[in-house]
Amino acid sequence: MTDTEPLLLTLAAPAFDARSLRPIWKQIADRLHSACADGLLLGDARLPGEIRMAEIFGVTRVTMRRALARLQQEGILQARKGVGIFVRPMPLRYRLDHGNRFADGLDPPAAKIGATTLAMERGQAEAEEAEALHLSPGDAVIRLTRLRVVDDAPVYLSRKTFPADTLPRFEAAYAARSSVRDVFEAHGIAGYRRVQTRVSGGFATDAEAVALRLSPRTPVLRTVALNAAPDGRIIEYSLGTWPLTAVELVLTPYDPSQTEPFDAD
Amino acid sequence: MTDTEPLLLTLAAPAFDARSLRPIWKQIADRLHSACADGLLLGDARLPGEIRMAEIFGVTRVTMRRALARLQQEGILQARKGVGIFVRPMPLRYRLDHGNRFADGLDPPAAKIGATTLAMERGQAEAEEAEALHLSPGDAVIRLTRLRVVDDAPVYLSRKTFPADTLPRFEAAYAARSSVRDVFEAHGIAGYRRVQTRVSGGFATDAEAVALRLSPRTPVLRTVALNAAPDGRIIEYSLGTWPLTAVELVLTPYDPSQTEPFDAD
DNA sequence: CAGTGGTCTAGACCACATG
DNA sequence: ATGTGGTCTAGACCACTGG
Repeated sequence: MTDTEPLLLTLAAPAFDARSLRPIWKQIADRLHSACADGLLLGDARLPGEIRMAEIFGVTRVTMRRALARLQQEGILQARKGVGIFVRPMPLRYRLDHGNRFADGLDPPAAKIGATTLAMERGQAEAEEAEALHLSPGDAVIRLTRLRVVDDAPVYLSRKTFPADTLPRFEAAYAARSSVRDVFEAHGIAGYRRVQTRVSGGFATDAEAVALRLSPRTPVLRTVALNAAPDGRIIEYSLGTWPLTAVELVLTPYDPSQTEPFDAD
Repeated sequence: MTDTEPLLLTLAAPAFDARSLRPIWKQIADRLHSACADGLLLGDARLPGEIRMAEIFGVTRVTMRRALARLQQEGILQARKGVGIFVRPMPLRYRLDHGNRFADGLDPPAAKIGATTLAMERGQAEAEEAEALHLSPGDAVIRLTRLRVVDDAPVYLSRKTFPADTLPRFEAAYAARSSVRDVFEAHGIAGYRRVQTRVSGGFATDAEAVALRLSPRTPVLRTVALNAAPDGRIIEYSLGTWPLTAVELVLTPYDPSQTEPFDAD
């Protein structure tokens, strides 16, 4: 972990334009933003404390905080109370072909892709889940919460719901490789397809913020995906949350010739 | 324009929880948020000045501003320098079937839908436009900038690019009803279809903020749409910007049986 | 001109995480 | 115990908009 203070000193060196042209806090934010974009500040780097940074940039702590707040809102920095302020590892924006296997859809291809299973539980279908899966409220379902990490940056939090009676051996089939596709195949389902994708925007809940390492109420992208088995039965209802600028979702009309099964992401 | 001060006084009446439980500025923001959501504060209502509101809620102007800033970031309020703070008319989140005619895709159906043509010009294709339209950079194109307003709230800013040689009588055909679909039909193109939709998130540029009546750098949803004529030629490249929480885009795989032409939105 | 929102400062207290 | 980020105040000056 290299010391970021020397770099910040160089960033603060050029005098700021007279105030009222562009607010100082925006100018500070701009310089920090550029430094991150140019790779001068790498992911997970720790910045000096707010008071120190205020000194470096020659402003009050309040003003410094405004700049930092803006960068947190944009998902570039992330403050942790009692710990410090860190550069959030931000992959360039990946283009993701939604409806393909997660890894294959990434453009450019990422060096490291990881998936963490945060929770797996059986429960009863809520109203929305029931409607999406064509079940009755209260029917048995399996819920899976996972986090996708690309190049050290958490980029995708998903909560998937499956009909329990269709996939009785879910846990066992999933355990081996943490793959939803394996589960489907273990139950004789291959070649399932995306039936619908919905995209909306919102603000991260506390839980989402923690998982994605964002500040609370940071803007996010939300996806709702419905996957169906070849016979048309909906077998997966998936809610996804993405940091706003992490991805560009590409949605191409379904081409019957392309029946390649995909990983349920 | 009713006076909003009495309502705010009732909102401020209940004492705030001891600080450090939940920050006062968040509590204030919560109450204002609820008031808007519950319809107590209607669109375009003007709030009292910051100093007055600070009095009403019993806090400093700085604290009051934090609450207001949050609500602006979420697109609920909109401050205009030298004028005042206004409630942004926020339609409920509309579900929009992207790839249909704008009006038909809205769910629930809106009472009032309007479209304003902000700019129409001929120019030379930029690199991105050229690639999307299968042209060479510098080829003649027509650009159209429009704003969609639903129930008094601006919800969709679009910049569309068309190949000029394919649509020589663009201006004349568009003039009558401000309809892109008319233009296509006037050139013998009917039944065009959505080839690709891309969705990403970002922060409003100054121009976008003005058009959509948002504060600068408010989070937004961005769409890129490619429409093709029946023969497969790409005839429209469309960039769209939406307030983050204004819509939910629904993307269903292309169904060949549904060849209904749609309005190019 | 008066009123409005936008920016900035100086100083204080608190809650949290770490050693 | 220390240092960190989070919150709040009091007071000031500026720039924009409108009548």
